[in-house]
Amino acid sequence: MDATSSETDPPKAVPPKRPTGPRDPVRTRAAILEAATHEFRAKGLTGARVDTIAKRSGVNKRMIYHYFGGKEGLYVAVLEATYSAIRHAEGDLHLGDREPLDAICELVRFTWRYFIDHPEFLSLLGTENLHRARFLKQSSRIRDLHSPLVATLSHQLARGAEKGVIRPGIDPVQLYISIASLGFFYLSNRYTLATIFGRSMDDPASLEARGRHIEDVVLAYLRP
Amino acid sequence: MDATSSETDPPKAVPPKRPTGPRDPVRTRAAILEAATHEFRAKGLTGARVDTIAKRSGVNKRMIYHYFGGKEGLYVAVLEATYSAIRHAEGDLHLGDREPLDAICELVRFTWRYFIDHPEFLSLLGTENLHRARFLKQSSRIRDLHSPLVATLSHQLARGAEKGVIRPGIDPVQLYISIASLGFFYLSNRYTLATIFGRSMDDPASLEARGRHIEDVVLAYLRP
Amino acid sequence: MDATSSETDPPKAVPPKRPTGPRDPVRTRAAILEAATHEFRAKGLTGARVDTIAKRSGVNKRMIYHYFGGKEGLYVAVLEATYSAIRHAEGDLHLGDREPLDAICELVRFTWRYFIDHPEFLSLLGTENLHRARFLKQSSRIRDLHSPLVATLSHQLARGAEKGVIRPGIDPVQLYISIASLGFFYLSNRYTLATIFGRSMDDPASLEARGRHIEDVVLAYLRP
Amino acid sequence: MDATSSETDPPKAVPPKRPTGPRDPVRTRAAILEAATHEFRAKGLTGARVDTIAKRSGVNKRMIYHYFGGKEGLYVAVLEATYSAIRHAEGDLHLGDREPLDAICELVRFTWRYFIDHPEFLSLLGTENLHRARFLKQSSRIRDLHSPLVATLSHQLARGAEKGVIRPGIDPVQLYISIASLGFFYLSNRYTLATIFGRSMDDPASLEARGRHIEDVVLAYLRP
DNA sequence: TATGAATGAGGGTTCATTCAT
DNA sequence: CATGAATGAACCCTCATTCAT
Repeated sequence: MDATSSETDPPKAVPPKRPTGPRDPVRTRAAILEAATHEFRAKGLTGARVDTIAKRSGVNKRMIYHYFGGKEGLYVAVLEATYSAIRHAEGDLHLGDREPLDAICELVRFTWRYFIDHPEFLSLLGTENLHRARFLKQSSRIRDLHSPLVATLSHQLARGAEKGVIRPGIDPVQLYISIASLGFFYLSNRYTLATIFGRSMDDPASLEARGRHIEDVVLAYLRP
Repeated sequence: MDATSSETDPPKAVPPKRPTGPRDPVRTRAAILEAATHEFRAKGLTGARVDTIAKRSGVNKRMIYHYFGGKEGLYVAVLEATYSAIRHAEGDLHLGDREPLDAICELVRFTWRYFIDHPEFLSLLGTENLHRARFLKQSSRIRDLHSPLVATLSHQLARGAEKGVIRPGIDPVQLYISIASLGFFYLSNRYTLATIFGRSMDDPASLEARGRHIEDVVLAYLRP
Repeated sequence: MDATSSETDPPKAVPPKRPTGPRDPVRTRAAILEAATHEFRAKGLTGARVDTIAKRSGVNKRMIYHYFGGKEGLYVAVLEATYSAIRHAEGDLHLGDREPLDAICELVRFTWRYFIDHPEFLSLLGTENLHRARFLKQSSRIRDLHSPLVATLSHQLARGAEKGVIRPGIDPVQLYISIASLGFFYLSNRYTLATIFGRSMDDPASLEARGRHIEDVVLAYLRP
Repeated sequence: MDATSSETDPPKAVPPKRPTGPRDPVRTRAAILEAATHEFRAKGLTGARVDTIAKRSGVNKRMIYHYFGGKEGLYVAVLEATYSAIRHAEGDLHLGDREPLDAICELVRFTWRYFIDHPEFLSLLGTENLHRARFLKQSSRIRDLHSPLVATLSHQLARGAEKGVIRPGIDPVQLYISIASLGFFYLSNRYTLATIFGRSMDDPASLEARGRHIEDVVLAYLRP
């Protein structure tokens, strides 16, 4: 999935028959999840259609109720999988093992790159916030997923301050929110921004420029 | 309207009869627009119900079609009114008449305050971006609304650089997007953020802290 | 009005403002009647829209209720005017003053020509028969309008039989119905006929050929 | 179904529950089609109500969309079935195996009888022509359905001319249209005809008389 | 006489979900 | 486990008509 692909339905022409044989629970579940992610991302919770998800995943509509209980259950599952994915990818960076400034820089670059590569993450968060996180709150595992991130950031900020390379007193949560903000808003609002400013936000050069700008802003802020 | 009010429908118990006498086109139109803003903000385009808008505005459902042509026409009208409102409030700041650093600081504070006070702006932009600005593109007056902002920022950045109080080479559009980002993302995603970080984002102290943080970040970036 | 003009609405672009000054009851009534004839002809009773009639006639919708009481009253008025028109045109032929065979031939040619030139007559009769003449029965003047026609035909058939130029015993009503049939069915069903036979029924050559055929059939039948 | 039954809805009191068990797609489809034929015949396309069709057929309204896509799709299906029925009944006459004059006489009698027995055929054609065959044109199989009729007529006219029992040079399509005309117009317009001529067209004696008249007209025309 | 706002009933259609096989 | 028919509640929208000016 990439940031510039068209998301409208009719031209999509997804293969309606998946090559899995019958009675393969794991693949059925995965196929539904994949199709649902796409649909919820493109239309939101209310706009998404159970029929469309069934058709796209090539499974019978009844299976959605079998595996996920219903549209909302499926939506929650998509949400969990989406958050889980980014946090695991983040974990793979092993930010705790690097030098403080380097670690934060890496997090900035990773975050920006991840947002570009996973537009469903942006859309789903937007949708979930429209609903005031009503569904995310139902998920028990979500909060645990985020403590390592805060812990690592906190640790590196403290070490950086000690070493004199980072200004002291920075709140790790504020910092993370700002790192996310600078990329998230640009990408998730790129359609209205392009319209009001009359300038493409999607082409590689613009994305590259924005990436550099974000690094500049964060580094300026960290500077002691 | 404020950022913390409950938005669910049933408990809302809005006065079903508006106090306007009949045959008042101006008030009818305004009442529809107000109710629609609320409904689109709370539910998005797909989730919004025409019936609910009619009920809340106290007018006959048919009038929505009379004045706005339909649900989408009404949505476009809401979008235009919403953008128009922020740009006019911005214009009232007369940023061009101030000192460069002061002007930008004022813009930062204004933007943050405006986002807090107008949650419908955040939601509607999220909704519109879910639809890839399909409706905003239909509005002809939108782009003209934004050129003064860019012009003013550009002018003040140049003056600031000349005077040696602002680092040279800053792109005004990138800067504005960053200013908006730091507040927009925090507020529009406050529900998921509160959930994943297990910390309120909505109380006055948190809002105050975030406001100061944003100023810090922007000022650090502007510093030569 | 002619047999081949397109009748769909959107491209029609009728002048929405008629050049009459205000307060001209006669013209207002006539404008409504003209627009209604067009609309009922093109859409039938159920398909016709009061709004469309008002717009096309350039008068306020309320006037339709003022002058005709409502949609059905207007429809009855259109029906009466339509029948009245053909019978008056028929009367102008003065068929009673001609030789028997000549009179009947003239009636055949007139009927065919009138049907071609007045497609609204065909459509309105079709619509009225769908409703089992429910509205025509409300009109008191309709029946009197038709006795002269039957009387004249009867008279000429008798004279022709006496003179030996027309076979005796022909029922004038059966004959008239047949004369009307041969043209009416061809023209009112020309769209389905063209489709099932894969051959145009509307071009001048086809109309000419059908006219000759009808004359042949009637004359063969009259032959003693 | 016969020509004289009342078609208005309220007194009809159709059994609202059909005796078919659930889960019988074939019967469900057929029940919808039967109810739709009745409704479109009585009210035309615009006047027909999807709710009424659902109620009469005893199936859930949703099924109409499941099987036919919508009101128009259902109408097209009704149209196809109606045309298909008359052409198949016609085919069963095996007109090609008879003597020329006899074959044509049989066609005349069959057509008249079929029109009397299938008033829905008349009404649906009227409705379809009001819409200028817009829907019939969508049907691919319609034209093929009619070539055998023209071929047979053509063949018999040629043979009759050879044998000297039919006048040469008769166009088979014109002849067929005339045969249909003489019965179709009488029956489909019987309500207005009865009103303007003040004479019943529906009683058995009148139908019998009209049948004989039609034969007379056609035979007179065929006579060499 | 003329106008355009206002109305309530009902139009076709779509939806998430469940049932029978 | 899997299927497609079946359901009833809404949803957006349209209509003929009336009201207030």
